[in-house]
Amino acid sequence: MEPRRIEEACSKCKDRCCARCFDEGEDSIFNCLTTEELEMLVKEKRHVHFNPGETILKQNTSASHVVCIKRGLAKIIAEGEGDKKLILRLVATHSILTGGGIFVEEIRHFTVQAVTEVECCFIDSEKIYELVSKNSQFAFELLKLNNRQNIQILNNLVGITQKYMPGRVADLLLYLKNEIFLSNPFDTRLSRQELADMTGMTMESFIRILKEFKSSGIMTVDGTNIQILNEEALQIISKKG
Amino acid sequence: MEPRRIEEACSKCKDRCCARCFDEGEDSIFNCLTTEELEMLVKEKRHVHFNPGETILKQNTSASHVVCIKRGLAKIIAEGEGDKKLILRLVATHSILTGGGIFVEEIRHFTVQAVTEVECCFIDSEKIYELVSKNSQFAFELLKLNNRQNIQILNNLVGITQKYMPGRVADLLLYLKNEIFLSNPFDTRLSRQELADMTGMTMESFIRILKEFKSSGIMTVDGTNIQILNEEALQIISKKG
DNA sequence: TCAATCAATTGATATATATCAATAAATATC
DNA sequence: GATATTTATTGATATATATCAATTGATTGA
Repeated sequence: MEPRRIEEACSKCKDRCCARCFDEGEDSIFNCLTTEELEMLVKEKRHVHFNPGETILKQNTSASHVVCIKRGLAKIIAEGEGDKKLILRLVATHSILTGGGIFVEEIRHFTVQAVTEVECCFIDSEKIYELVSKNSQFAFELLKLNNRQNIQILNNLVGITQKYMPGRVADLLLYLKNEIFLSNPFDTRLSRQELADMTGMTMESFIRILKEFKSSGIMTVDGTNIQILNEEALQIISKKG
Repeated sequence: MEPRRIEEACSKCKDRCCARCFDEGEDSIFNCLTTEELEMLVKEKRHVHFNPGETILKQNTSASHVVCIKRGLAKIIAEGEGDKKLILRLVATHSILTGGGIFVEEIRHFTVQAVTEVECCFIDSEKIYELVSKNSQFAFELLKLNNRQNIQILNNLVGITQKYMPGRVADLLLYLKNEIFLSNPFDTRLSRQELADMTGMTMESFIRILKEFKSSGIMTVDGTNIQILNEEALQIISKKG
């Protein structure tokens, strides 16, 4: 079920902030849209605020909307049998979530949950379909986005199946630093359990690897705050598996 | 490196067999093309024959072509560090391989290798780009295809990370029967090593699970020939993990 | 401020799976 | 048809990782 608040009017956006927002992101897939197309896209969208921990999209519900993250950090979770879960990746400001199931089946194949406070916009999937048929460049951009996600999941799959725990933790740390937070002491805001869920291992096992890394002087940890001291070491550990 | 034979003229196709072939597959992404578009697509394509074991596409080469399998069976391999490999899925007659990296980076992210004799066609990626911009329905179909692959890899990832070996073998057997061979006693033509590589486990471990399944009367194995006797049991094993 | 709750850490142990080595079966080679 | 070579199978063992239980530390709430 979609969160109820989706139906609230988008009061905050009367100033067209979203149009600008969508326009801004350097590599946004919306860059190629004409002003009219952008207007059309943005017209009936809903602006929604989520608190940390709240579910933004739920796996197995219908993929009727596309979500754009305006501000904040969210995690993408694949829920398995039982309460097993795997965090696929994080999404930060200016990310677009097509839902992994839009265009096909119309069913979401993962859950998205807020890590920090999240401001985002819900756009009707129909609008996306419309843009695909009107603007071939947009279709192209969407294909690119799709492909990138594909490759990311693929790399994840290969990593998790072929590497030992230290290699997987190294990959995670490099990912967090270089692809999500883009700074060196960075605050993940993620619990150990959540970090473990990104590597497909137990919290206890994850903590043990972290401990090893700390005592080898590769990194520093203070709560959810992480600083990487020796990135080359992590690269090597990642390679070796 | 692309196989040399790519450059051979497409002598076998003077009768437009491929146009028909592309047209035939019930859910082919080429169904939506006009006759002219199909002609354009097919005009300079290369028809290539591969023997079992030959490499059709190689990971990390440039994704300059899209491949359509006309006849035969091939395996898609993600190559990791060392000589570790993971077989992602099989592709049979009428499959289209966009390469996981077309539209982005232009680098192939997996290797494709012939299992049986394979007849296929190489089409210049440029033609695909051209069609995307000309025919929005085609773009749509491509997005669908992409999404389906995405979901498949995702399910794979979740299965391999969250299930024990019996569950993974059960999944593999169900996949082979219901999605690839579509018949019950079926001949995989795959070695034990290859089957194991589809589940991310060792050949020895795979054989042991197979033995269990045989002695529980769930299935019958003779060489590469498999017959499933109790599909419900496999479903249950798959669910339980 | 003190319990009370929850997250993080550590230790001891169990177990799923990999590894190594040996044999058997199948396939290829001459 | 007999030998060589690969592939499949089985067994014994090692090890990576999970599980369970206990402890510590941090946060919350009255």
